[in-house]
Amino acid sequence: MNPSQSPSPNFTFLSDENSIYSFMDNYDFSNLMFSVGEGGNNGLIQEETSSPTTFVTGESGGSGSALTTLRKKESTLDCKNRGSKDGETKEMGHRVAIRTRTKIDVMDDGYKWRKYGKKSVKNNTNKRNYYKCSSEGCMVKKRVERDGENAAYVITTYEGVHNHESPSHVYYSDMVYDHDNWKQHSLLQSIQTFPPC
DNA sequence: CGGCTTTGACCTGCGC
DNA sequence: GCGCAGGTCAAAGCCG
Repeated sequence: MNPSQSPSPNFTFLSDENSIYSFMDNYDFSNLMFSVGEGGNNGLIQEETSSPTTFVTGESGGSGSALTTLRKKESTLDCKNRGSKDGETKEMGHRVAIRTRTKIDVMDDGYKWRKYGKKSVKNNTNKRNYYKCSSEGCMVKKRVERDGENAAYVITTYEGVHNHESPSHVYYSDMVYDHDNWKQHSLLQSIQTFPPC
C-alpha cells in the first residue's frame, strides 16, 4: 500500500488537510453517547464545551426517539451480551453510540465491516443495518440507523472492542496529532481505543 | 471466483 | 403463555 494514499478506499476525502476539514463539515457529531456499564460514570466521557459536539452520558441528554429507545434498551445490556444459542455467554465489552448528522448512511471509521443483517425497527421508518468487523477473530459489531425523528442524523452503535488495529490506525493517529483537532481526536480515540469494560 | 450484500426465516428476550 | 420486536443466520444473487 502506498503510504501517501488513504489506507481505506472510502477515506480518500481525508487525503489532504483541506479534505480533513471537509470531512468535519460532512459530519456533525452532535451527540455522542458512551455507555460503558460497570455502574456510574466510570469511563464515561463528558465534554463541557461550547462546540457543536457534545458527549452525552446514559443519564441525560439526547433527544430522538431512536436514541431514547436505544438507551433504554442498551442500558440493561451494558457490558454483557445475551447468551448464544448453545448457552455460551459472550463478553461483548464496550458499547458506544454515536449520533451524527451526515448525508451518507454509513460512517467509515477505518475498519472493514461486513453487513450481515437489515431490519425495520419500531418507531423508525428507516431500516437498521447490522455490521460485523470482517477482521478474522474480531467480534466487534456495529448497528447503523437513521434517527426516526430526524433523518438527517445517523445513529451508529459500536459494540465490543477490536482485537486489532484499524487498517487506518497509523494514518488517523498522524492526522489527529498533526492537526490537533479535538473533535477528531475525541471521536477517533473513542472508536479505536475502547477501554476494556 | 471470492467476497460482499440482500432478504426472508428463525431464534430469543421481554412485556403484558 | 402469547405476541411482539430485535438480533442473527444463511442461501441466493451481485459485483469487481
